[in-house]
Amino acid sequence: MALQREEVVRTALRLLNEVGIDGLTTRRLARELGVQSPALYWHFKNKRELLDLMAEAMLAEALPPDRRPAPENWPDWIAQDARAKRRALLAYRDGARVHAGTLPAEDELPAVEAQLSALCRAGLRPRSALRLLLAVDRYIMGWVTEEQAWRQDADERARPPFPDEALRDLPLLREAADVLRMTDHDADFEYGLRILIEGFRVEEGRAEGALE
Amino acid sequence: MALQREEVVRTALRLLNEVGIDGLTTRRLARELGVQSPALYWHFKNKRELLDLMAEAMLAEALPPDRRPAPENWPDWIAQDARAKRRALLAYRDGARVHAGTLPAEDELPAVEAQLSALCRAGLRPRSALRLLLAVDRYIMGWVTEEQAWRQDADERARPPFPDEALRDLPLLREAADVLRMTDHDADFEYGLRILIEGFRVEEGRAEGALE
DNA sequence: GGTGGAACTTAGCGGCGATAAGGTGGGGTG
DNA sequence: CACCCCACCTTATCGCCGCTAAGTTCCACC
Repeated sequence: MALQREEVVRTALRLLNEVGIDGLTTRRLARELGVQSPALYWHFKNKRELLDLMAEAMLAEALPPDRRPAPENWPDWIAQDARAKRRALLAYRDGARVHAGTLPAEDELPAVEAQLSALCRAGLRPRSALRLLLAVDRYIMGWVTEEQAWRQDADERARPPFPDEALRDLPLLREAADVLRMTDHDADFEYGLRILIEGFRVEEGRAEGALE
Repeated sequence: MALQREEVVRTALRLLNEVGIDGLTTRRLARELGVQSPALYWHFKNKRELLDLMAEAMLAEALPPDRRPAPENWPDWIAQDARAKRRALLAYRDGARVHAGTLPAEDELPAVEAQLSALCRAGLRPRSALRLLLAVDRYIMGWVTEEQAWRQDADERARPPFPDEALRDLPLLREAADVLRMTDHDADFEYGLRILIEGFRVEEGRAEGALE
């Protein structure tokens, strides 16, 4: 039985979790598939294409395929979407770095249009709405990139991130030590997400007020 | 005259702008310095250390060394700081990617403590204040990473990002086309920054209200 | 039964980060 | 003045990388 593109991508994702993006070489992947490394170039024109497909598969796995944006209660919906994206990136080691390398694809545009459409039905203007979506996306990317770098760092050396004695003369940081040390990733992510959306509501409300 | 660490870093940053982070190899850098590549390993224990120093130098160049956080008008101050960081990352090709690889350093903590101190004098609680600082930082990183990836992509192929015909059946995206195509990076960045800070004010105001 | 092409192998290219070991030149000391 | 030390560099090489060229296998189809 010959190799299938999809099987290669699946194996690559599994391997990614074991060795990280820097350890994910074509030779290693080929070995995992019981094949010689140039065989991969029959299925992919280069490594970049493989990584692109991996990123796509990552998101497709974690995002419900039908997720229909809802105009009513749009802030909740945006937040849920953001959480799902973060979960998708976190599901694989170095997920954010894999995703960051991909180029914007035109076939994602209809989904964005649908999101815009819901937001506009809720009374938002398309330019602001898109700006919000982009801001949230970049916040997610920045956040998860940091989160995964942190995790990997904590893994390979068994060092505590910022030891107590480093905070001796820094009382405020000591008080916020759990935030600094990211002991509760989820809550801290949620916080930034919330203020982004909340700020958008204020800004948008102001603009509406100015219009009338 | 022997090479100086500082001279190597300066040359590496200049070279970074010419060839990008993927083209910045030890051999290429050595050639630029009129030296053989293993000579670099006298000055740096490995390439990672060189990149760390480059990231540090990048920020040091663009950030005023004394920038004192001001409690009065803290939202403005945070925004200015964010703009300065973005400018620092944008000043060099792939600046965000260079910076993203660095680990959090303990010697940055006192500066953070000073920022927290100013924010707390303005009435904020240290944990929320740190959360805001982290959220803003990650927004910046995500933003500039995307911005530079976009720029590089636009450079190497001379392709227009999303051509008009791709937006034919997407009226809302067409209306927001300038945001989608990032024709005004600065304003779009500013927008996300503003709603982050604005949302934080709201959130923090709510918490204060709950306390009294 | 011969043919064509999908799917692979073997061999190898140029380039990478990094190490080992040896050279060299100038300043300080006997 | 001779010597040595050592900071700083060179040459040679290692093992790995992404990727290509060219040849092989094997099965479906005429």
